[in-house]
This record gives sequence, C-alpha cells and structure tokens, in this order.
Amino acid sequence: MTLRRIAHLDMDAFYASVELLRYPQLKGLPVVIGGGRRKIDEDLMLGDTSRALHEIPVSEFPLLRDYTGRGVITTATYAARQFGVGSAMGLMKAAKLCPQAVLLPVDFTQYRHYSQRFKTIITEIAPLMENRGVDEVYIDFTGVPGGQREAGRVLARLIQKAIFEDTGLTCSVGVAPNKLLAKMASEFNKPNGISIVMEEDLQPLVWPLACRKINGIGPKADAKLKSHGIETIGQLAQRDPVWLVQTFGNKTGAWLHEAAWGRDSRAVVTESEPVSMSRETTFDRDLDAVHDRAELGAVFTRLCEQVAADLQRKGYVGRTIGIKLRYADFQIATRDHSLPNYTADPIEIRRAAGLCLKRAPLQKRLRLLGVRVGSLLRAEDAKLLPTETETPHERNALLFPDD
DNA sequence: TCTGGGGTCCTTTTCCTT
DNA sequence: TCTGAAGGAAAAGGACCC
Repeated sequence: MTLRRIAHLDMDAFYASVELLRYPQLKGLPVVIGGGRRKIDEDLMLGDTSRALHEIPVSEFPLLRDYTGRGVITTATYAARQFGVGSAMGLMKAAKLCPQAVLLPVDFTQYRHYSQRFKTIITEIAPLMENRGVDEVYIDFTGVPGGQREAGRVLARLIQKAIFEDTGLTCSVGVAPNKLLAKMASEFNKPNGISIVMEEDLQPLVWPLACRKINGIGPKADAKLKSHGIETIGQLAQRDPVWLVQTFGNKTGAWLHEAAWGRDSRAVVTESEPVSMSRETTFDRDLDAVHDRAELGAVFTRLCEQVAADLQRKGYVGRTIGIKLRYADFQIATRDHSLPNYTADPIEIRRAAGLCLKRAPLQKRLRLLGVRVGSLLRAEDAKLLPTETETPHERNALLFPDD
C-alpha cells in the first residue's frame, strides 16, 4: 500500500547562509541583512578589484552603526540575534542594540541563483515540486522510488545530502501525509534536520502546539482565537465546528476545524500562472502630494516603467491597473481601474494609474507608493483576444483570413 | 526610531444590469 | 419613473506568507 507522503523543505537561514558562502570571513560575527540598495561588492572592492571577495578584511565591511535612513532587517545571523535584533526590526533601532554588527544589503540576484540551484537538484530526484518562494518547496514523495522507505526519511536524507554537496547549504525537511502537517514538521528539527509525522502523531505532537503554528493563522486570527480561550491546536480541535463557522465565517471556520484535525487534501502544484505584478517603494522621507509633486511624479513614472518592463520580460499583459498608497500614519489606500484591453505598455499603465491616483485622498503625507497590474494573461494568448473596436465579424476575418 | 517589497487569497462594499 | 430584489463584476480592504 502506498501512503501519501508530502515533504516540506525549508532552507536554513537562507539569505544569511548564502552571504556567508561568499564572505566566509564573517562566520561567527553578528551580521544583519537589510536596508539600502547599495552594491556592496563594488563598494568593498573600491580601488582594488584584484582581490577575491573572501579576501576582503572584516574591518572594511560597513557597520550597522554607520547606517542612516529607513529600512528594516530582513534577516540576522544567530550571533546578531543574541543582541536582540531580528527580522522586521527597524535598522535604526537595531543599530542601538548592536552597533558593531556588519550590515549587508539584500542581494536577491544571489539568492535567486542559489534558489534555482537547490530546486534543480530536488527535481532531478523528485520531479513533483511546488515552489513556495525562494527558500521553500513542497515535494510529493508518494510516487518516487524509495519515497516510502522509513516513511520518507531515506529520500529526505538523500535530498539534503545532494543539496549540501552541490551548494554547501543545509535545509530542514518535514515529511507527513499532507502539506499542512509537512510544513509544521519541517520546523520540528532545525537546522539540518528531518522529522517524520504520521497520522497517529497528531495528538501527541501537533495538538500541544500553539494555534499560530498552523500555516495560515496569523496574528489577527490568533488573537481572536485567544480571546475565546483557544491557545493550542488541541483546544481548537475540541471546539464545535458549527460554533467555529458562526464565529469565523463559513470558509475560515470550516478550515480551522480541518486544520486542527490535521486534514488537508491540497495537491502539490508544480506550476502556476502569476496573478499580478507590482512595484512599490518607500520614500526616504514622507512626501507631500502638492509640495513634492515633481519628485512624486518622477517616482510614479519610474514604477510604471519598471512594472511594464517586468511584464514584458516575463511575457505577460494585464488589464487591471492599480495603485497603493501608504500614508505617514501607515494607513493604506488602494485604487484600481480596469482597462478595456490588455497592456504591458508603460504609457498606458501610467495613464490608468494616474486616473487611480486622482481618486485617492492626498491630504496626508505619503510614505510609500506602489503600482500594480493584475488580471494577467500570457502575451501570446492576449493576441487571440478581440479588441474593443473589433466586431465579431472583423475578428473572424483576422483569425481565419481564408474564409 | 518605529515598521521593506513582492506576492496570494478572501471578504466586504459598491456599482451596474436585469 | 420609482422601488426593490437579485446577481455579477469590479473595487477596496485586509490578512497572511516568504
């Protein structure tokens, strides 16, 4: 009999580990990744391009204490965390806690490169893989030769070994009957661990955990659960599903009940189409719609150009153009506008986004501006669509010129 | 001294049509 | 022309995730 065996693989401290591969001299030191968009290698190699990255002396790296400006920590090494700094903390606050920490900028090009590498290795071993961002995947072990041995442990070990040999990076794997439990399991034994969860492990292993450990229960849902005296997954499982539906709504209520009982039938999805693409930016200082009009306009146009370039490079067009504003008080407003036709043209996007901006309140100072294009379609599929001005007859004439 | 950027999905509200 | 119900699409907002 073959059991459904789903793995969740999570790279250990991915960004920091990639940086340490490039700069091994920083091993053991407090390092914080985040903040500005400077090109660090060039800064560091100024005046001496002959030396390798690993030869740059530690004393030449930029320090947190020298940083000024906005930004948050994306991730921090264990050595830095001991000072109380961690993800999502403002850099200015972190600089007070650990001024001597090395500050590296986020380098997505590098992370994507390593991401590609470890994912390629996985699919060579187990082809049914679902992407969950740069550093996480689900893998369906069910039909893979050897995927059932020791309930998946043997295959998990093989994948870990292959990834480490190729990249020098470690990861943690959880194997369980479904995605929900596999995701939880991958956290049980970090770093570089494997944990196996079987159906019968639900009560002893999962029920004592906080509800927050369920992927999909965030701070808001957790607070609401707590307000009803529900702290653990086990307590959630004991609640009447009818009460859950009444309290949390149809969909969420039913889902909470299923999740608490470890049930999840979602398949591992190997490919998916993007739904939207966007670009947004936080200003160095809050801008005023009237006073800083020129600056705002320039940023706005640039965001439209960037999102248009993203669409074109990836071969998509979209017809719902939207903007996002974050005010100085952190309130968010969005506006969008659907066009009659699909586009990836920066001018058209800019025009539609401009209409959206006109409908948004602009009294308060702005902290962030974003531009989004949704209702996406592959560019080649869009060519087959009728345009506004085409009659069905004209359309047929275009598609079937011989008729 | 606050709090990034790029996404997905869901719910509620609003608007339009019948 | 008004009123109301019903339903769908689009818009707006929010929660969540990496």
